[in-house]
Amino acid sequence: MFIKPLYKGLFLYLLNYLLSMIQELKNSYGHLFENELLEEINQVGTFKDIPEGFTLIDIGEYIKSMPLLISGAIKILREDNEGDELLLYFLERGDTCAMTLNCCLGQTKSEIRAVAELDTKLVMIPIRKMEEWTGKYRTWRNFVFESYHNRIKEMLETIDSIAFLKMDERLSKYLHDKVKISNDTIIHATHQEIAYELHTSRVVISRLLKNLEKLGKIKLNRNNIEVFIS
Amino acid sequence: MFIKPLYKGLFLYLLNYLLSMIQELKNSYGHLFENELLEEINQVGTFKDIPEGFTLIDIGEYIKSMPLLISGAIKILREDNEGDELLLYFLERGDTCAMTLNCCLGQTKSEIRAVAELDTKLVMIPIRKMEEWTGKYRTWRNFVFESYHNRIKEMLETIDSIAFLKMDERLSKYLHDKVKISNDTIIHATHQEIAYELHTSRVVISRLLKNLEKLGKIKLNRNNIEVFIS
DNA sequence: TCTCTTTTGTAACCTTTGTTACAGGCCTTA
DNA sequence: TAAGGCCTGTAACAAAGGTTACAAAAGAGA
Repeated sequence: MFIKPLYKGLFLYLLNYLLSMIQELKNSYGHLFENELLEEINQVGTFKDIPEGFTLIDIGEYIKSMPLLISGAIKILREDNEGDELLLYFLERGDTCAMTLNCCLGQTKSEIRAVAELDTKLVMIPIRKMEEWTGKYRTWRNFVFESYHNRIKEMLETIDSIAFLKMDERLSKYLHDKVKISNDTIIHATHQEIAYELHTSRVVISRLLKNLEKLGKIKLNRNNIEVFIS
Repeated sequence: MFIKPLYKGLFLYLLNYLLSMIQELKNSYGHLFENELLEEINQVGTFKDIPEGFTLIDIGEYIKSMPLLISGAIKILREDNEGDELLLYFLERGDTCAMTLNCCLGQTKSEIRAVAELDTKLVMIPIRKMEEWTGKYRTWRNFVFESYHNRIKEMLETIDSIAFLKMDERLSKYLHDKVKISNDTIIHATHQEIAYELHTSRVVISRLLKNLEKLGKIKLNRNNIEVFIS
């Protein structure tokens, strides 16, 4: 007698929880996939909440599942021999990790590190499903190709930045990208952290940031930078 | 009476020509594709001989067919705002152009330039077949994924070079790659041409080459460089 | 052979980026 | 509120790479 309402409550809570999952899936991927595929993703996928700063994939790791981003952002980093980093690009809602696709198919180790840039929601798909869906769903195939396409475009942009831009231009672009991805004109990062991601030294970044401030483009504070949008 | 042997000769020549095509296909792609697919490629593909230096694809062009390399090598280049170039990587036998895949699917313009590094043989595949085969042949799908995989790996290597290496190291790597791709320890190129591909100036390249010569790693001549393999 | 063009060598100088060193400010925590 | 750790600012210097200028050597063509 007492217990029934409790069960009912739990049941409804659970139902609501599951419904919200499929709903979030539909919001992010509904325009790409048919309902059948969305249902399958909902069935076999594991929904995860990743806190900012968490390392999802590290260099040298084998990968057993593939993430589909629902919200938040993930940064993809490359490492040199000395262990210093370089930011390659960001992943956002509707993106997946092309490197993971690689690793899944090739059974090779990860060449990159993936770190949550913001608090992030995603679905992890077991790789065996990937194979299956590639044969079964045309929309999935297109999604995978489209992902490769986008990632290659981003890598080209990265190459452009490194090869063609000077450090002050790269820094401006970096700040701009950070604002866009976080949807916040205040960037919460130290000069040291920025230096790491651009693969240079803290002193260089401090110097260039001070220039940008003198030009009235940003305002420097401790642990954060206010960017005046243009 | 006179004419018969002529026809016979022509017929045999043509037969031999066609047989050699499928034979070349099998040599390069026989381990990847089933006979049925090889036959289809042979049917719908156009075999081409490309002379060294020929521009296959230029930036901004729309692409209507996809090349499968049989022999030779193609270099893939990126361009900056001033029209200066940067070498991204080489394609060899068994490779295809991932950028082309992109463009075909996305119907977007080419982001890169493709130039024959050596005299090159290839088969051009119409893009509509690509779509069809992706659904039909598992081996084709795997080949396409594998191609993306390889291209992304090469782009990561390119990024490593640009971001992590100094110009003298990049130059050494460049010379090494050239020797490997052409299978010839004598590189036929001027300092100016090398400077273009590394996106720097002729004076810098001359300076660094002279250093390498002093270190006994190469021998400089007019229009060519002899590399002492290590 | 003479001239013109292309290619290479080199010096001198400038800009950009990287390095080292140190001081001062802010925050946390005992 | 004192101590210690991070974060930022800045100077001074070093190294790498880019620019300009010019000369000499090699080949091409008349």
